Amino acid sequence: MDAKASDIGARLRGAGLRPTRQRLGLARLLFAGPDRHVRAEELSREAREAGVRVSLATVYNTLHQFVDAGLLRRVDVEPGRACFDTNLSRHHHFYDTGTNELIDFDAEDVGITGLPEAPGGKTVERIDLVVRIR
Amino acid sequence: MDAKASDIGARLRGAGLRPTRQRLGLARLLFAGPDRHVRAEELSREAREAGVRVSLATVYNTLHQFVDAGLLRRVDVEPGRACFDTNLSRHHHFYDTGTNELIDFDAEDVGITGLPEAPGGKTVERIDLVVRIR
DNA sequence: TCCCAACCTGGAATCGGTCTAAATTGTTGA
DNA sequence: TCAACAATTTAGACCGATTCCAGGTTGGGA
Repeated sequence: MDAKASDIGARLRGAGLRPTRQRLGLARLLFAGPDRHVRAEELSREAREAGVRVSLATVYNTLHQFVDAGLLRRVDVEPGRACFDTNLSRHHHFYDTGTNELIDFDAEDVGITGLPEAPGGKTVERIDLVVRIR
Repeated sequence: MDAKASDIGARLRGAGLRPTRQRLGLARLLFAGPDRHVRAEELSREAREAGVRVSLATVYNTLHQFVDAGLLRRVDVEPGRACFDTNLSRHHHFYDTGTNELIDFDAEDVGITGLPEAPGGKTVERIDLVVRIR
């Protein structure tokens, strides 16, 4: 835990982000424990409950900075709100359209064939597979 | 065109939707011409320019009704806003993260293997593949 | 320690979208 | 054809999520 915390400090520094009280507190909530999906409002509430004083604006800023720094991945499946995923490994998602729940699954075993070339000479950044379940 | 218009009237009726002036006008904008992606605000502007008097609320209502009626498909890749796709065939999307442009590609040639079972005994509704390009 | 750029903050503003209550309009049955 | 009524439309208020802003705070280098 302590090792992990100082690790985060180092990762923040490496990304050009000062390891401030707020960022460290949010990072602890995000990365201590198993991988998770979280939205801004939810993280804000958790921080409040954990005694980490941080404004909602900062929660949003921090989440975006973490995405830019490669510490988080943003998932867009739900209309009108963003979800952040601490799982950085190659994976895809089940999306339960009834409960709005997101469930990861490993991309290693998944094979995709027959994709056309990216149009306009663009390069492929990422392939997202969303399996909508009910 | 006229044949297509009356066709739309019939399809609306079949879906339990009265073929009102507004719905017919919007349907004409959506379905006359090649397949397209459109957002509500954009369609609202087009309607205004085409002389179809229709409120923004009705544009939203109509788009949702068309989705429910199977005349349109909703695509969620862009954070915070919904996009509607007139292409009803099995297809996937390129998503240009630079321009926010969506480009369809046929799903027929695409093979996906190694997907895990849907968790919790749920059934798969649809599989969406989004190839992010840059 | 001093200093300043980076950071954080509350609150206002924005944005895409939905809701509501009243006015309008297809459609049906006489 | 027309009355009548349910479906539809509408303007504008409202909403939740997110961003913006101007001013106060703070981490960390000199």
